[in-house]
Amino acid sequence: MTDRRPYRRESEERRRDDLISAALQLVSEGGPQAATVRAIAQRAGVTSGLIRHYFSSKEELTRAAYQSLMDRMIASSASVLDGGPDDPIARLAWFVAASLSPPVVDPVAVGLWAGFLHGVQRDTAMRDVHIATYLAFRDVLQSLIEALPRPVPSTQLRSDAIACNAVIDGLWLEGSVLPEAFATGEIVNIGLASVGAILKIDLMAAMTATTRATP
Amino acid sequence: MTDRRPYRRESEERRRDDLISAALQLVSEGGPQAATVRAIAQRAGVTSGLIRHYFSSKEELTRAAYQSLMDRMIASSASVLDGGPDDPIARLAWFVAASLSPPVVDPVAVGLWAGFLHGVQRDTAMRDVHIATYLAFRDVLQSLIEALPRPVPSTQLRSDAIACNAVIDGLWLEGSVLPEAFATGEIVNIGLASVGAILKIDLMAAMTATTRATP
DNA sequence: AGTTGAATTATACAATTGCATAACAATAAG
DNA sequence: CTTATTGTTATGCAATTGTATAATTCAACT
Repeated sequence: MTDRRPYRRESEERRRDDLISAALQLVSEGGPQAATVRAIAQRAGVTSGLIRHYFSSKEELTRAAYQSLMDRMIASSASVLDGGPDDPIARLAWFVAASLSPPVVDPVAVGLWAGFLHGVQRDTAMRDVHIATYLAFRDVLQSLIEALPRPVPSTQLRSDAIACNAVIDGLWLEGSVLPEAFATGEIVNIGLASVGAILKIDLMAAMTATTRATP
Repeated sequence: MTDRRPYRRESEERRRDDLISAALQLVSEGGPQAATVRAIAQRAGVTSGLIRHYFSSKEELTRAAYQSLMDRMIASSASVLDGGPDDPIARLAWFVAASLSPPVVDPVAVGLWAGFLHGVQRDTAMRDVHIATYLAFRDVLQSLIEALPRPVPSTQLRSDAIACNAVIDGLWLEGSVLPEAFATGEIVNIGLASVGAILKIDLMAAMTATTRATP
């Protein structure tokens, strides 16, 4: 009878975060089907009943987990620029290189992203989060492009941003899913060359100059 | 007692195809978790026991379904070029445009692709299929690039193919997941412009000329 | 026609699922 | 030191899961 597991009371924020992190871990490891209520609870170090105390349903926990994941991705993408150079060209090169290197390029991340895609296509709330995240990324890129001293008139700012974003996305995807298919630094170099070609700017030179300056 | 459902015997090929198609339909509609043994059987018009008669496990059916999906995608991509123009530049433009238009760009297709990604990362057989498919796509692109009359030496054939493939993949992804975020033809135009910029060739001109020639 | 092989259905089963509810115990307030 | 609040565990339940096995009935072959 009296053999219940001892426990500590934690703040709502802490518990929600733990449950969300556990859910994300499980989705990344075993896909959406691995993130069962019981597995999430066990991973978070609680019993399954507690989930219903913080989330009205598993679906809501899933939504919260996706929201949290997207928040982290946006934050990590924005933080990349904090330590970066000031020169507009070098700054863009820096951003592209960081977006195509670990920890952004990561099998776990792409697994998570894929694991939530069906929810994104089906659930309105998740779809809104996805749209907002996509636009946030693209806006960062567009700002960087806008700041460039361009040899050509920047009448197609939107198109350029979409194009560069697509290159980065495609390379991110392929580099994350098939890391062994590319040599070290190959993805970054191709990204710099491609974005540079699209924008008609030499990003490679800017990048090597910057990395040489800040080792 | 004697109230069993009447049935017809079918060829092994037919039954396997039906089961695979049913599984793909369900994954596209509701994600991997929707493709249960019973749902697949019902969709294929048989009872669930039959699945084990044609596949040793659900995992094997999943593998077969993924294999089939990739085969179809490769075939549909290759068939695009059949009716295309002969001029190398126009031919590449044609291929890019087709790869960024329906039915290649399709929410269902990207949902399916994502639904299998975890299997690809975990199951060796599925991973091999994925690698082969990725390389097949890239090789088609590389052949098209190789045939171009290039203003610059094509010393970086591999890099160019990876880059162009990434642009197409990224645009395919974004256009499929967020169709409403782009104007009609916008994705195609950006794809043509980007691939053209990377390869330093005017694909837009080639495309408009071709479409004008073959309406 | 009758017989046989196997494709197909039907049923069963243990394990797992999300969710609901009740019992408890940790912690803050009195 | 009590008391009350509620965070947390424990237990239960109906539905669903993949798989195994037995029971049938279709269809080909003589």
